[in-house]
Amino acid sequence: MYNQILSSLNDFINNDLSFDSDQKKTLLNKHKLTLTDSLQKGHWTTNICLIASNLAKKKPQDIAAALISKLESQRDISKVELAGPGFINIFLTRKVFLKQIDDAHKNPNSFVDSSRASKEKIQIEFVSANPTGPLHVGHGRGAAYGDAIGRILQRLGHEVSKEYYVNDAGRQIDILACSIFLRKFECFGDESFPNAAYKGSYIIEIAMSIEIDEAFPQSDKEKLISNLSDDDEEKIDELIERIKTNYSSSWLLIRDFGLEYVIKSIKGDLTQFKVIFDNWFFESSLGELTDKKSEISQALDQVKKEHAYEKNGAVWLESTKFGDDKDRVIIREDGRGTYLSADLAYHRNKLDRGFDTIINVWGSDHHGYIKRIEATIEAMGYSKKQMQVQLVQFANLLENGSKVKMSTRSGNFYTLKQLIDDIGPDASRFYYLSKQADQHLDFDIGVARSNSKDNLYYYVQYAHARICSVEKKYLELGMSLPSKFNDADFEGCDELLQMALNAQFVIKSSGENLQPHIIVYYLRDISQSFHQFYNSVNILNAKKSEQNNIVRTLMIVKSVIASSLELLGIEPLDSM
RNA sequence: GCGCCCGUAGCUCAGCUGGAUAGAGUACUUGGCUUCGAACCAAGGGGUCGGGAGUUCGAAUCUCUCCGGGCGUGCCA
Repeated sequence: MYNQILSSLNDFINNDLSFDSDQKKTLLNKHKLTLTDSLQKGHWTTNICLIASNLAKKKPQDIAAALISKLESQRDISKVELAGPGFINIFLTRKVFLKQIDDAHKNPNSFVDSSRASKEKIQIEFVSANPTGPLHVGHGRGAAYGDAIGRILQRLGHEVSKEYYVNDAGRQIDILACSIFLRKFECFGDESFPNAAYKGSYIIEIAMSIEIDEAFPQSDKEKLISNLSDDDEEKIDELIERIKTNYSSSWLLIRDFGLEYVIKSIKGDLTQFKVIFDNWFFESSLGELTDKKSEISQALDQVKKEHAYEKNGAVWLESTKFGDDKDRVIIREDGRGTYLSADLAYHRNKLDRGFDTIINVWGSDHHGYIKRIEATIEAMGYSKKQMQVQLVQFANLLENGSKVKMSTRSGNFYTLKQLIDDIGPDASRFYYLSKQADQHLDFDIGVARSNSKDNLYYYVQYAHARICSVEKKYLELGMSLPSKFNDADFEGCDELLQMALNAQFVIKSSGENLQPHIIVYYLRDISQSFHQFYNSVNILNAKKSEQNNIVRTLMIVKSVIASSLELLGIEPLDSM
């Protein structure tokens, strides 16, 4: 029905209006055909006359008459009304309204505008936490968000690839290896353990599981930790340097072992969270700057040709030419690359893989980095429009209203794994997604754990489980589930069905705006309508003809709830 | 200083690509289970959409300005 009405509207614009071609183009782009929010307004509604009246400087009423009679002549439309400031409300015949629902149930893309649909190859990179320790609850939000976006875009017909960028090169990995080394050989006590090193207990676990042959006498230990700088950062760098030069084989062993260990644990946590990546991209695979043939060298060479200069011994990218606030160093005075240089090469790599769009999901504290990376993309000759950055704000973890303390410095933080073990991956994902990603989220694990009315997650699941329960009862009584609606004139289901129908538009909007929370709110609304409906009808004692339509309605609502939950990576519960 | 985000009911938040009467949950008050799941439902009050100005037939939504809060602004990653 959607495409049918849509083509009538387009036909009206093209053939019946005395507009010039620019006006027609604007009107074709701007008008909307949407499902109404209440059946009092009919089934479908369009703002076409409102937009047209703007363009033509005429009253909407004057434009409406011709459109109304055009639509009214259609067989499947029972009534067309001009309402409010100039909306055209379209009422379908009851038979067609119900058929439309059966059709949508079979084909969940029945309301795709065939003239505008396009399929893209999309890459989405998210989590990408440094492999220096376990994922914490902050990473969970990005994980839930990126994964949901991936599922939604896939549902909309796009080809989606999910990627984790592993920063396995650079200083933070040196610090990881150094921390393990110091623990392994017990170079410091707990009190004197360097501040800049990682102090989490997982470091000790890793240290204990490594076997090393290299001898490490007490005298060496004393030498290693003597005459160190008082500055935390300098101290750790000195330690790294000494270990690297004097114990190179242990160093390499520990570094590789530690890295592998941490990555494995991250993968494990994500698997438990039901987030599966298609690709793990290692920063180290971009190669070294010292190797002229490496990807990173080539990317930098490309940029250096036209958009870089030397100053104070360093190489600067002229990012201001592309809208950045200041120019950025890409090769340091000492010849090492910066974080930006690796990211530059990484983005070149991504864009060369032929994606129409790449989506980067970043923590919102990185928002200052957007302009910079856009500038590098433009400097390499690509369009920054191909990249979209989605920021995810950190989540505040609350326990019944009061903040859960998290101290990263001491290494005692609430890990993602703890959260999943506590309330389960599904409830976690639901709450992570319950608010627009780039805004602060208060996540109360006390509420998420409870089975009270505050717990929106259970409210939604309960709707699904209740329907499953009715269906079961119905089957137990020897009846079979209806495969379509009949023409009983009972209209008690219609409002709920209209809302179920809207799922397609909700999902579309959620995908286009990259905002999964729209689906969460839709789930809340349709669950509420279901619970109301459930309380207002007696299903098993209803008249046979009505019962058919009631049960059919429930089946449809159930399937809508289930498929919406699945887009969020949440498994619908049959009982609870 | 500059840049980005936020300010909607007592509280937590939807609504923001301009449209019909600004919505939920929560809290408070009251009512509904001998039959399908009461983890549910019904009823009630509660708003200068931070202030002001502008654009428009129409602004919570767009523009400007002010106030209040958060974040960012490394030859860190």
